[in-house]
Amino acid sequence: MSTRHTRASGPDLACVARLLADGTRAGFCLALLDGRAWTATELARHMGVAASTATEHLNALVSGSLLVEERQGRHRYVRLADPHVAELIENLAAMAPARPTPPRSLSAAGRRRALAHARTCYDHLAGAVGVAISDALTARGLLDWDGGLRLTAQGEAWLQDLDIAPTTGTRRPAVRSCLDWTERRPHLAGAVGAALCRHAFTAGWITRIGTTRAVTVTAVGRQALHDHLGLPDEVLQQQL
Amino acid sequence: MSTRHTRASGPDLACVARLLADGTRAGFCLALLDGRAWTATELARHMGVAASTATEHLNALVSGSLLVEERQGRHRYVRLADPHVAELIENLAAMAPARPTPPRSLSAAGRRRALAHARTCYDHLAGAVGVAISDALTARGLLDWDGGLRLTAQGEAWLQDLDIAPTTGTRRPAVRSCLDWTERRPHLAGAVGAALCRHAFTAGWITRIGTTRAVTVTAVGRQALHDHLGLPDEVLQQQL
DNA sequence: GCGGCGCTTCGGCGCCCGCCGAAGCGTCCG
DNA sequence: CGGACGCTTCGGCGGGCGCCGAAGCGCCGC
Repeated sequence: MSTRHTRASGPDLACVARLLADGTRAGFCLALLDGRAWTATELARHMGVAASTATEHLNALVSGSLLVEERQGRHRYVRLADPHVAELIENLAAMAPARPTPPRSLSAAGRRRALAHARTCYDHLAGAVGVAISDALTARGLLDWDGGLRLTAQGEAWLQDLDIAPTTGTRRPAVRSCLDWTERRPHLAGAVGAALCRHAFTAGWITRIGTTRAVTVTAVGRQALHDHLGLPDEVLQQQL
Repeated sequence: MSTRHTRASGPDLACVARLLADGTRAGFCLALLDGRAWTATELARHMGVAASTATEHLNALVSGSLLVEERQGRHRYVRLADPHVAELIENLAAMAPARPTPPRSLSAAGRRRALAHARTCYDHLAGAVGVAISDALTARGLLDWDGGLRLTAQGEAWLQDLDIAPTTGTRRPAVRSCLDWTERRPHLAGAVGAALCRHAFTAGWITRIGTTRAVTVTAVGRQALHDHLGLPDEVLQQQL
């Protein structure tokens, strides 16, 4: 095979990048950014390719250990291997140009608007609502962006008040900045971002729209976010 | 052309990933991780391809805004567009499998050993020495890894004592973890990592070996790193 | 046990893209 | 001013890879 250009050795960047260099595989990964496990056929339908094609792509992604799989009966479930992979994909997405052609159909446009409003980004919140929450946290002195993102002492106290305990013990950063591809602005990710999102689900602040990544802020959520962060209803309700 | 699979829209991940999905282009980026500007022919020779091929690759990388170029007379200098790109490449490299075939020739092996010992990684220090410094900083309570990397109050004081002032005002994280592809262990990057590396150069602690990314720790440097961090000579001198 | 369904394997097709060498252009230097 | 040098453009070649449909396999439910 190609023993050609191995002049300069080092990590084999290309073989990882190649996995994401195909539109269909990239679409799979973007879909899996919702943090859930999808079946092979779901992904195939999602991207409009044959089942056999999807199988080949999934084989590649799994053997490249970007995805992990779990077999259940006649189903093959896959999900992102770990938060590092999600982070990598987010970074790549942030660097990518916004796609020139906005969706054509009316339903696609509505779906996109819902996503732009509020959605999960792997395990934290993104979209207009995600950014608004990050901004509010910053304005109230709970987050500090100067010289790198940092959770302030008040921020830690605020989390404790709400009984939100980020998973610790791992090397995962407590707070991390994630660039939003709709808002083009950074918002809160990392262990704290994930814990906050988890809390929002369990406390009924937000609910998923169907089985998509899009979420809506419930009445309870609007009240809570107003009380705890002073967020007005306008930014929490999707404009129709 | 291919209006085929645009079923699910979003950021065009694939077009960025494709830039890094080629061995030669990836090699260029890895070389440029030294943070310096290279000419087109230097890169071509480095990867063993024709000048015309290098031109085409550089056009792609520049128009994809991973690289920026600067024309000087008959030379075309390119470098990584910004620290975000460097970070992306580092993340990708950390995820990539170590290349199965270690370099064959004797000189290549020596070069690799020098790199494994101490080198620059874009703008901070990596290799055994880089990891040792990070470990020493941690052991002395200047860095805290629990629940995400953080510079402690003692850490800030330590920097001030040494007159090291990280560039601030930018959104760049002060401290960031970077996974080393030789040591397979995280070490210090980010604005503080860069400032520390800059200081090491200007204070004469380290010098470049020729024009490569590899560096050696000088006698002055060994003394300073022993005084300030308690690092023993053994880890600072390359074993021959 | 039989049909349906999800997934996989395999051939084959076609396009994309990375490579080169030859020729040409602009810059620098003697 | 002429030659060397760095870079670019272009045509052409070859291999890799993403796609499909047909056939096959295994699990499930009736």
